[in-house]
Amino acid sequence: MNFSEHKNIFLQIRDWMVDQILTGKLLPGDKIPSVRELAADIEVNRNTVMRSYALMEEEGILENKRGIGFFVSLDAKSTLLNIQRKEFFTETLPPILHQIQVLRLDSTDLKSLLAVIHFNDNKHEEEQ
Amino acid sequence: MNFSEHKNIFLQIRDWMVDQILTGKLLPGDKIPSVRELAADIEVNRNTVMRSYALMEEEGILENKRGIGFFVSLDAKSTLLNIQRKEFFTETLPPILHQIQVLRLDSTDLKSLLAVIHFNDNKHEEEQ
DNA sequence: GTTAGTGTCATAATACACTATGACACTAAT
DNA sequence: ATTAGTGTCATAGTGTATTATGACACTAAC
Repeated sequence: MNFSEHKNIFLQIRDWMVDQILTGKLLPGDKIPSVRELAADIEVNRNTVMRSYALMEEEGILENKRGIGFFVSLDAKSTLLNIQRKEFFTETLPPILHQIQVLRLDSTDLKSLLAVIHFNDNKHEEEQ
Repeated sequence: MNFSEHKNIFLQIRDWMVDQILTGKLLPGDKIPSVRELAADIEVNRNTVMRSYALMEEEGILENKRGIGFFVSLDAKSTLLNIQRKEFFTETLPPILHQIQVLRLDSTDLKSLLAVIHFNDNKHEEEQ
């Protein structure tokens, strides 16, 4: 894992795990790496991983079976969609809008962004 | 100023100052608040403001006259446009694209975003 | 029951951002 | 020259994320 200097490690671990769940690489009910195992893998302290897992348990996206390990909770995906969407609209998007305005970025600059949005539009049409 | 928990204060001070310059609230050549004055205003230590000013001086957006104070450098705006645009495309945008993809956000969800982009499109047309 | 694998808790050490404060050099105004 | 306002540097203290380690309770497998 590549850690950014500017964000706490235990939060970056959560972000990474959340992404694994939302992209379907981790499925509801799956056992996730043990605290010690993940800590060794990404070369971080046990306590740091523990803090991350405890946070996700509090958020209801992980469940803990004593003596066995942590598992992705059954409703993790819908719970996460709610949490992440809310955070996106209240925390992430506003400063981005402001940046785009200040930097005067137009359709040409942001064609990759527009492409992703319209790709999602089509996906939703297909699902109907 | 409202400080976020998750980002260093001296960086947030820079962000705020950068925004003042890019939005034209601070003009090239303007004297900015003294280290002590700003520190008192936003209730932060002198050294923290100093660190922020020193960073911006290094970036070439502030200039220092000994015994007098800090001033917005004459080419601050174009320098900043380069720095901030580059950072936006390399650091900010990629994770946003990924989030939009994962959260399946479409044109309806992001109509405010599209509005800002198209507003900039029109601005550019008018300038020709 | 022994062993190996889980999570959990407690303690101490390190690193760094931020604070608090004092002292000094420079500049402008009187 | 004195004063007040600048930036600058040094020192020490605080809070917190992270590390390093050890010890303990629980579970599964043998």
